[in-house]
Amino acid sequence: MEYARRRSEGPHHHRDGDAGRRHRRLRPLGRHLHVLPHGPAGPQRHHRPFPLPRRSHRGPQGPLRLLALVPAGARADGPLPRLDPHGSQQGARRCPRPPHQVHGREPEGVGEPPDAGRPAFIAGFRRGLAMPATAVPKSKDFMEWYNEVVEVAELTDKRYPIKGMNIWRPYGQRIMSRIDQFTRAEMERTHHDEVSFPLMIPEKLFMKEADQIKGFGSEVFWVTHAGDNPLPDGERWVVRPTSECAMYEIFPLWIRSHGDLPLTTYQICNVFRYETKQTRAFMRVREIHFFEDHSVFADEKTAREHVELDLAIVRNVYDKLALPALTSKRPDWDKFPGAVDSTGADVVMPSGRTLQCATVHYYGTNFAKAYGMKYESATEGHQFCHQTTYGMSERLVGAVVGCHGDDNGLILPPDIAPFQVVIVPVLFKGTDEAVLAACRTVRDRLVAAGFRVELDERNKSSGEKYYHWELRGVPLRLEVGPKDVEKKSVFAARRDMGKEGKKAIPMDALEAGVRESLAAIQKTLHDKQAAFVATRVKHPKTLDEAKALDAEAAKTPVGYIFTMAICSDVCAASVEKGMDIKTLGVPAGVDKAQNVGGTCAVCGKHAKDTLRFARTY
RNA sequence: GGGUCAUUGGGGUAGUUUGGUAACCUCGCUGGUUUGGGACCAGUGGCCCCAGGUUCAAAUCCUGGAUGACCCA
Repeated sequence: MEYARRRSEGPHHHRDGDAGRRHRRLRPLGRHLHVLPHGPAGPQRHHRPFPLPRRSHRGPQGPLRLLALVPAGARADGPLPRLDPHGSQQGARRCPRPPHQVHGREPEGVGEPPDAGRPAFIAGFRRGLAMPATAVPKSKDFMEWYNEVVEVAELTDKRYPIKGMNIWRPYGQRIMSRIDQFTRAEMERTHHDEVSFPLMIPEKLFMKEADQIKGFGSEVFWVTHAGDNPLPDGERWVVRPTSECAMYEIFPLWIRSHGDLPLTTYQICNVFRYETKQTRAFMRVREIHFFEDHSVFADEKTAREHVELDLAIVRNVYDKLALPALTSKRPDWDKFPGAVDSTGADVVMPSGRTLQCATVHYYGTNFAKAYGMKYESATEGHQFCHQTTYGMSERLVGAVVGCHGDDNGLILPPDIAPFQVVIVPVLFKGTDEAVLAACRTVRDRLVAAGFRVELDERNKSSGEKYYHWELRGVPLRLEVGPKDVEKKSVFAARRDMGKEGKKAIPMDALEAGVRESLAAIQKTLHDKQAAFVATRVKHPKTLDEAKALDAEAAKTPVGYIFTMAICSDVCAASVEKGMDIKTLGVPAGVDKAQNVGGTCAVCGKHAKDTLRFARTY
């Protein structure tokens, strides 16, 4: 709390000595960070208690102009107070909505008047009736469900008082780290070197590549002050929205001859973009957990080969997440600023909107020319380098949560689940020692076999533990009670299935049984999502046909993605405008089969390419 | 970009119309009893988002601001 207050208040705003406000004593602050928006009356940052209300109005209008920041890092001087030191928000899940908004059947037995002040559904819950974990069913309102589930499953805390800058809670952080770990492994496998470049970019570097300024100019944060003083010589620094500018200033110092190429590097860092639109956990944020591969080549051929390699890695990552991706070569007007070609990997979310989680770009020599990145070739003197990048972000987490989850919470693909298996002991007086011993044996054997396992020894009823871990999406639950100990087996319940997913696994075949179940879950999740995508992609022959399909979909919560033969940018633009939809681009890579060509859906002329259209997040 | 609704123990809410003792559920902590699908008893925890104003008196009324969510472009 102290931290939040100090952050939001400059040294000139002290209220020390204000006797009427006894809780408001503040220590002087040597370091602070304040933000002033554009416009005539820059509002002061307000005081705010740390445990924040969940709702309020919009953020400051307009882009930020100034951001004063002391070099040594304001965060270092005070620990962030913990919102909930014990990390439980189950109460939020139990009665987040008035009873009439709880979906599904009403709990039985609510005919009798509920206790005063106690909602009927809690009375039902008290009797042990099955209740959904989320107040809003996913199928009814995806975004509402998503907003709820990311909080109650303890992935994120959205109450930090800057819009779009959320907390990674331990469980969410674990998921992100698993994804990063796999990405790192893929990068190592393909001989990329990890680097770490500075967060700040001098204005001069940022201005070198014109398209970058155009693309990001309105959404970058500027650092202008150190303490109370402007940076020397009127200098300003950009907080990186991506790292091209920082890296490409230095790469020329590393590259002299063709022997220095290819230079293949990547970094995992955070980047900052001032989003003015509605932010959504993981899907649209201002501080983005980011992965970026920046590689430099001697010629176009090797660079384009690297693009293909990167796209293969994207597919491997998506496979781990059990998410089939639509890869599309973006149209010219939607390329990354400064790119020659951009290919996006989009995930189809349950609403039918797509979420771009990864992109791979070929930059040609655009940046090389802006930053003087040349090498001396064996035969032809100095040449400009060809570059590629591959970017990916925390949106992957949003996609996993959104695509696989259900009304009981998350369902995590075993390959990235922080815990693949949870063991729940079923304890009774007298047999508890034997049961716990059996549980520990199961855990030790599975850990030795390389699984990520959690044994839940908390003093809670076993039923509560089931709900707890289902909400968090643990793929496989093993129940061990006295009967199982007697029968020398464990009872396994798959998260992706209902009652029919439960079966006993003999202790003799424990490791094999678990391995088999996890593999089946991974595959089921992938196939389910692939089947869903297949039902959402339509191939109308004409724009009218597309509009008719769209009108039909508008009556449901799920929209369509369209692929249509289109002859030109003009016709693509008329589709975008006429249907209020975005062009994803030409199906690429494994999706090329969808690229059928034919007669332009808008004007009837010959079209050699198919374009994919969708509403996007 | 425009609109709507919100902000009250850690979480979810009532109380605001009609100004006066902050209530309910849940969660956390302490102690005890329990445990095959959300256990129970007792004790305990509050800068009512912030700033100004009106008033003898503000969670409540007024003005401004911040922040969250939803809807429309």
